[in-house]
Amino acid sequence: MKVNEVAKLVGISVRTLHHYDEIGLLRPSKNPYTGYRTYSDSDLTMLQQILFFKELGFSLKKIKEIINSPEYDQLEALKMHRKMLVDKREKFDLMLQTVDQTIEAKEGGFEMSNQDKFKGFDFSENPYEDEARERWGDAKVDEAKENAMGINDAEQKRMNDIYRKLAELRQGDPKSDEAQTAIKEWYDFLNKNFTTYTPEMFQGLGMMYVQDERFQKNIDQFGEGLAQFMSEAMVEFGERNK
Amino acid sequence: MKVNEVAKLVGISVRTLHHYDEIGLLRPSKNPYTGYRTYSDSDLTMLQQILFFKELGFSLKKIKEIINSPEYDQLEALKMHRKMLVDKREKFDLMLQTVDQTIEAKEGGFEMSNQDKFKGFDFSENPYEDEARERWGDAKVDEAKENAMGINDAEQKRMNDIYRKLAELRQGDPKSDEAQTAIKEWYDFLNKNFTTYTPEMFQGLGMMYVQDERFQKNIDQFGEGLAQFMSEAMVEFGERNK
DNA sequence: TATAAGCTCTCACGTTACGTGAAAGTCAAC
DNA sequence: GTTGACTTTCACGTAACGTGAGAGCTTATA
Repeated sequence: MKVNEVAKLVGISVRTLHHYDEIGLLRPSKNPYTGYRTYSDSDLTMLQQILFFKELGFSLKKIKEIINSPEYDQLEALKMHRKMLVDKREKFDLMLQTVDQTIEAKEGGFEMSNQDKFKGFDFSENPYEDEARERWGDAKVDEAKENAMGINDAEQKRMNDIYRKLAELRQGDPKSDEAQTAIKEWYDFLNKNFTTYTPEMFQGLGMMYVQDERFQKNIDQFGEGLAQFMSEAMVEFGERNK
Repeated sequence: MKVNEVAKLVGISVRTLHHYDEIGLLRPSKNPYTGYRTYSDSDLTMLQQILFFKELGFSLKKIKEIINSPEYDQLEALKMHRKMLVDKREKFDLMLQTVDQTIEAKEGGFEMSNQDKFKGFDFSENPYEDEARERWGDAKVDEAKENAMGINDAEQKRMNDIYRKLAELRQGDPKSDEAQTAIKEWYDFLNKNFTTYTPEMFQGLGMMYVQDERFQKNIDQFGEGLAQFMSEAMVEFGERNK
């Protein structure tokens, strides 16, 4: 297939296909005399995969790393895509609820809390990248580990996003599966960026969150009562993972 | 609220808020002595609206135009957001079907057509921009109207997207509501970019699509039988709109 | 066989939406 | 008064293309 035919079939521009060729993401065969590109069926299958990852927020650089990984398996990737699309659809459902609540508030002439205004909004770092990395492993981590509390902005943002997610759950049960899943992200984050935390240490840290007022104050910025909630969730997490 | 507090509440960066201030999209009040920004509750409501539009693919420039329009109404915008979120969720559903079909094809060891591989993929120009423009009107059109067939790339892309959407429907009934809705986009496109088409002229054009082999060949690039399908849809559209 | 329209190529500048780091000022707790 | 955290502006960098130019290739037509 010629470049214009592919562009029309898929609904992307010729420039996009050229760009993907330039960066080595999708390399069609070329007529050596004229330089014209020809896309095979397997090129198109690969393009489908690329566009799935792109739709899920991966950068082209990441996509290239993933699909060039020796462990990369298309079937497994498709299954992961499926899961991620379901997740994204749920995220839209949550956004829909926020829109509905905002409409109700406006029509009813009352105010929403600022926190509720942004429920379901999620501009965090692509949450699927960690999962993709686990599957098609990255020998090196993208962000160099830094000294305690000297983490860079990207890590700071990741941290903030974990806090925000926990803040959204804090009205619920800290022992719920949802809360335990979210607090595990915090556990993983700490292990990745700082020292190795045992479940016991994690419990201890959790207790400090409510005992030390500075910790409590910092964390409660993300939502009143979040420190208490996290503390209980971390204690429970420790119990379950000893 | 301070800039860092807003950033954490919403899950965006301080740099993003600075950028929005710089471009005049979201202008919080400022302490005249220190230059510090303070975000009010209505600033946060506006930020919510901005992020809704952004989630739906609008550029910051467009968002600025929309929210600064004298006719802009937040309640109406929220209702439109709701509709668009539902549309996007349906698009995810279609993508899910494509993923499922791709998985099935791989596990069953058979091939999907190239066309089916990209069903549900939609990288068209933001389809909601026209709707937003209709509501909060743009005195000038972004793309200058050009002479027949001398349209620019953006219009060419819009045209291609309409064709692709119709191609996806061409196995069905050209008289179905879905088909009629899609062919109306084509009708609107022609009226916007070329001359004023009456429903009768539109029917005549449709007939030409199958009578003139060059037309048929061009259109069928997007899918075999598309010219015939469009022709029938256009005739029906004309009948309904005389 | 020449011509013309459409398509292809590469090149290179432009755009958008921030990220990132530096340098300097402000704030609030100790 | 000091210090750490936060704020400001500035400016260069990045990613992912869009866009137009100039030149070559392809295919249909006269």
